[in-house]
Amino acid sequence: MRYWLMKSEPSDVSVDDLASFPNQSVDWYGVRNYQARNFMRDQMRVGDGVLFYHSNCAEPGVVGIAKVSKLAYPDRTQFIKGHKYYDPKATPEKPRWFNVDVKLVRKTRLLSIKELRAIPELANLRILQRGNRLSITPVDPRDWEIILTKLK
DNA sequence: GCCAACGTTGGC
DNA sequence: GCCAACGTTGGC
Repeated sequence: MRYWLMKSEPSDVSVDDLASFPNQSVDWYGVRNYQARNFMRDQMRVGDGVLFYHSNCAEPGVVGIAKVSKLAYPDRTQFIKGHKYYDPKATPEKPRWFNVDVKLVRKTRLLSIKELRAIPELANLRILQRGNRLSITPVDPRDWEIILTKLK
């Protein structure tokens, strides 16, 4: 069992959007970065813990606990011509992009990036590293526990 | 295979 | 809107 932090822009899919979706789950389409893809395709398993994070917005931070609810499978949007995430080099026989499904466990209060930075024990959290841009990053089990404690 | 140019991310 | 940091692209 692993733990992850997954960024979503609330203008795209917010935690409230997720809460309103059928089964409170979403296919994590649109990842077009190989490292992030590999995390989903090669390492994520059903039941893995996910910190749902709002990025590129007024109040960035963790806003929910979620979990992986479906193993990785080809991202449907790569095949849709004209779609924002269309990839002409991908074919159904040779898909290039994959996504898992993520299901909300519960909304939490906003644990802001500012607050995260103020916790010395979380100094190694990937999201806090300088220049970090990866939309999906592994979270150390100890960091997960610390963060969950802060969200109680 | 190098690397400059370019595009994107995302906090501030 | 700024801009540092990073990933990708494509000419050579």
